[in-house]
Amino acid sequence: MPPGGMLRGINSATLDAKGRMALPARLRESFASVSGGSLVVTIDTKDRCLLLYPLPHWEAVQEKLENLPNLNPRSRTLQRLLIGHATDLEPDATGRVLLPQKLRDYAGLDKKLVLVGQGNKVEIWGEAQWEAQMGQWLSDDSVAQLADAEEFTGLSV
Amino acid sequence: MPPGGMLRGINSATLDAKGRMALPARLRESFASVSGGSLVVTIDTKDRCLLLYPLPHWEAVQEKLENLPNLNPRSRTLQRLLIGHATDLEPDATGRVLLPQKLRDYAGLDKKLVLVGQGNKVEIWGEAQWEAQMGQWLSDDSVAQLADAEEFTGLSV
DNA sequence: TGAATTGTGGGGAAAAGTGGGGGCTACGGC
DNA sequence: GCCGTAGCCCCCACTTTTCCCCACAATTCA
Repeated sequence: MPPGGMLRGINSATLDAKGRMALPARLRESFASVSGGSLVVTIDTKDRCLLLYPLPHWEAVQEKLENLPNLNPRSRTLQRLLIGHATDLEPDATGRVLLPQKLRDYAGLDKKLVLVGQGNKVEIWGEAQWEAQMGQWLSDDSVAQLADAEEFTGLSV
Repeated sequence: MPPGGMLRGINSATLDAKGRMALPARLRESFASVSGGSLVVTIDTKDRCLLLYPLPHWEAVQEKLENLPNLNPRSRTLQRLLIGHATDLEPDATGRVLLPQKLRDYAGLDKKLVLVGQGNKVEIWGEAQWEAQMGQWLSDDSVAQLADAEEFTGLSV
């Protein structure tokens, strides 16, 4: 229950045979404090994972997307992918949500999932994909590049 | 049932032997909340897919089209294509609409369809065409360009 | 260790989707 | 003008899926 509905931390979860995911109780509390439980899930266009937003946060994102220049074909693609896949979810009485088949397929999800808090949203990864990414991010080369990156000058952790 | 009649999300549907499409229940609810169920279908001029509007949203689009400069031949072409193909639809008692043969041919629709919510309208794609497009949009080049575009506009999802 | 909360599985009622028959209408031919 | 034909549309009945809820298992916390 971080204040301001700020989502962080990493959680495990599982998909059952029907494609339902039980939200870890901590996350459920965070969501409840923002949106009363209404959620929106969509795809991430850069990585093969899903993005889970509390409804108000999603609406802010969608508004930004709709204000992109409509002439630009890349904007349209982005709108198609993000808005086109955005699905409203309501947790059931036990706090589970049904992830749509098409989205599960996109992210290659099977039984074991990893949920990663990212500020206004939670990323949903298949465990295998997550570990593969972690391995890559932590490889020496990538870390060195991060340290050098200009964007982070002045950034101190 | 996204608020404000905002259409989003991806759905599967099928065409039966008579060319009828059963609207997924969720979409039907969204439509009902905007237009009482009256719909207009027309073609998309950029992609081989159809566009399905709740009547009030279509009327707004048509008004914009009619206000284009009539001297400009490109405007007239656009008007002919969009307004010319626009067909009013009323779902039957079980929530099905008959898609006109010409429009089905234009979009190359056969049995399996994909419906993609896009704000004020829903795009209707043949499953094969949709998957081909998805593959292209998600190919390495396109994704890299998207990433650039996002940075350029300061968009953060 | 026990009690409460969280997570998992599954059955069943209700809703949604699908196929198809039959009647009405519109149109064309005789 | 009358009849035949074809297409559309309305409705009924069957099948499939969805989702809601209950009961048990596992985990956590005191």
